[in-house]
Amino acid sequence: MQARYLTIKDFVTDQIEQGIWEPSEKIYSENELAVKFSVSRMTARKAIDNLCSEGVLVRSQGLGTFVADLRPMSSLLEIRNIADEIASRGHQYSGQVLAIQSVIPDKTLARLLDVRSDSLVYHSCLVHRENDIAVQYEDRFINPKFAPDYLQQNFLDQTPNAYLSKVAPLTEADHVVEAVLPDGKIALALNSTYPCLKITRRTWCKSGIVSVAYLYHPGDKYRLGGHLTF
Amino acid sequence: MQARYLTIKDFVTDQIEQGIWEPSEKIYSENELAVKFSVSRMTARKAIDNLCSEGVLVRSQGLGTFVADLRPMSSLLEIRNIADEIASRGHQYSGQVLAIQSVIPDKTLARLLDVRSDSLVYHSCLVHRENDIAVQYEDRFINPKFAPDYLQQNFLDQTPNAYLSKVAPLTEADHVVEAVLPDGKIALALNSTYPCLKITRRTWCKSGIVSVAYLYHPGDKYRLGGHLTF
DNA sequence: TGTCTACTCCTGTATATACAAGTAGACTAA
DNA sequence: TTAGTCTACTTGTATATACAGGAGTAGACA
Repeated sequence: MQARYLTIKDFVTDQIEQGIWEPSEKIYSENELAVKFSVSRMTARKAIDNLCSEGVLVRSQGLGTFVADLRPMSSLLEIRNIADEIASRGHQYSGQVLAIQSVIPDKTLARLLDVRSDSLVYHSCLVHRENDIAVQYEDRFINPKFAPDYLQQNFLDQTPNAYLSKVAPLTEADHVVEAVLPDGKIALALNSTYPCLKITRRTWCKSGIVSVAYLYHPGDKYRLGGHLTF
Repeated sequence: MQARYLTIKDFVTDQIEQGIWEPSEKIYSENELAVKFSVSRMTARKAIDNLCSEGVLVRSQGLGTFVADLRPMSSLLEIRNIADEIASRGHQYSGQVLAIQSVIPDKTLARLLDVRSDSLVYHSCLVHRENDIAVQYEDRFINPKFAPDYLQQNFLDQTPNAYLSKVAPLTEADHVVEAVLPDGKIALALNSTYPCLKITRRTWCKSGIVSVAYLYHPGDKYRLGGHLTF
């Protein structure tokens, strides 16, 4: 038997996930919820308290309780699998592989990956979608030394990120965040010409640099966030 | 007058910050806290509830409440004074004050700053330049409670950031990073229509939210970077 | 027409109380 | 000695109640 406040919590999150209650929309008042579920106001309030501290709802004294204005947000402080991230928001993930091949790196890339500029590196190019809306264009280059079977992977079942963290657990990463206009190829894949957050991320395993990824997120559909305490 | 559960919350966080209660250590039970502060158990519990959802404490039914085992978070986005940052690159910093005034916040801003929507808040608007090239447009709103003399400052000598860290030392911050197209006013001030990194940053001092800043960096002249180890 | 007041609805805080349920230790009976 | 039980203490859930305080609105009043 589930706690009653959890039942109410489930109800509210369902309403939001099904789009019945939209961002910024006012939801039932504490008293209305209490009557609807035949519980005391304090129990209904507890459900709302929970969702507030999770950032799903926001409350305003005198006004009511509202669905938080969430756009997808991911943390700069952690490297997450985008499929998991989307799933954790209760949304549907889908991926599309645009290319997977060996390429000869240009000088800049060779330097970033710390390989000779006449060697081959693996390259994959994917689009990641959340509820069928493109939220990331991923251009990734791999040092074959650390993931020799990279080209044989099926990246619809497992994102490159997830695969790499298995075969070459990451020990270090750096990244640069910029705002750019997507070029033709990227704008087409993302179906948007809105400015993009471009994240250039290098990841290390114990023995060296594993991959360089260029991640493009449409600025109107994706945000990065973080919280710091001092 | 502060809410009683906040007093208890402060007490607990103080104990932890001063190292009197160490990670994994058991703290007072709800009933002990209630007696100690002459409140009901539910009020003491509320303070603990809060700290649990913030990840400061963990509870275990039948056992008690314990200080969470906090792992230090790598500070990717450290809050730096832009003037110092530019100086540290050996470049010349210059600032320009576009506006400094009291304004009535709209609802969104009032909510972000946690003030009433009919109260006045301070507003400053500056452009920061590196070698005479605009690299940041800063729109900042202040809760007057924490910096009553804000409007009297000369922000050419001392950036808002530097002033605030003196009068209301920051204890916490959050931020959201997006890519946007600068609107007319901002494009004019930055002398660029290139996509911008927009950072929305809220900063806390011990007693509440001090400021909300909207920082716009031209994407072709400014980048954010960071390095993480795992 | 504009302003102030009173009222209503909402969230915020606080209390006293009750019982459920997990944990550990002490105590008891085989 | 050991297995089981009992008890004390803890957190978890739930309720009824009370009053404080913010926000918006309708109506009285100048």
